[in-house]
Amino acid sequence: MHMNIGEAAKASGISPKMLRYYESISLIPQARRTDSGYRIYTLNDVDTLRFIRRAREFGLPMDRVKLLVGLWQDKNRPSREVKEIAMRQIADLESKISELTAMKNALAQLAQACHGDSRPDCPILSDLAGGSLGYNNVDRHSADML
Amino acid sequence: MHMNIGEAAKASGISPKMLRYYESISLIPQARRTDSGYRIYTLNDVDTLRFIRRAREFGLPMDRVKLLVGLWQDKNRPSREVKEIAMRQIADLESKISELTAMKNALAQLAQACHGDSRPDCPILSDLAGGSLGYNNVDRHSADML
DNA sequence: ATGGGGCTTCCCACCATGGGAAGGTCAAGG
DNA sequence: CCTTGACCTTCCCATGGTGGGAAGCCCCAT
Repeated sequence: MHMNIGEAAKASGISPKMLRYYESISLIPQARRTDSGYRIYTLNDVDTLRFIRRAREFGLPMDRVKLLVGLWQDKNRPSREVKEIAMRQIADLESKISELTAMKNALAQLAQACHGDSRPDCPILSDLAGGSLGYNNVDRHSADML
Repeated sequence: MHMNIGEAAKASGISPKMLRYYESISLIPQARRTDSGYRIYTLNDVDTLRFIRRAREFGLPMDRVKLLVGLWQDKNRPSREVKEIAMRQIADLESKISELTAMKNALAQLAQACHGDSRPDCPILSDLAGGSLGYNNVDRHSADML
């Protein structure tokens, strides 16, 4: 039931590099070693690593993952605490999504107004040159105005 | 009409640190210097810097910004080229948005199923422990199953 | 002329990840 | 028993943008 780092990596889906890194930042405890210094992992360790990998797939940053691992290993945790972390993560995701969506919409609007042919005039560049959407206070620029 | 780096920073909304960095990665040309080595910027430079700042606000990575600045300064560019960059950026934003939305939805579903009170059982942890959505092949784990 | 604020360069840190070098180890097969 | 190749170890470096800070120079106003 002892695996070296490569086997644990395959079994958990986390690269050996990352396993060492997780250890170095104390996300996981220091692995036991063989006499020759090789790290050894148990099936239990692999379970933890898989848990971590899945948590990362939800975009959770390391510190949140750490909290969750702690809660996971505490059989008496109140589910409230877990849910709180999840809700915070959802809120963060939503805020990031809003931000990206705003970028995308603004850009799409400009792109739509750009004919995209061989002519040089382009609302995208004009906008970037001219300031925030709605404000077109370009004065010193002679070119790039449509 | 000559400003030092601090004034240019205020006028463009880009920190002095970043101005030096942009210069070091050749996003902008090397600024002229006074005899004593101070960088000097013109109003034209500030226009370029503002262009860059606005482009960054669309989430454009440096290399794309660089391309755009080049096109912007070329009065004869075909708008097609600009639009292509914009479309690539839009596609990237969309793909990031999808990814985050998938995370958010999966997490929201789990959170919704979690009562979030003082009881310890929690579908969120069970899922993280148990594998991908739909697959609940937990065998070695006695706890965390609902 | 002195003080304070600005400028310069250089190094370090973040976060999570990958690449690679230099050197030790293990197992299989000759 | 020895070689070979695959694995392991640590250490350093890079990414992308950004900020912090130190050491030292410069400029202006008092």
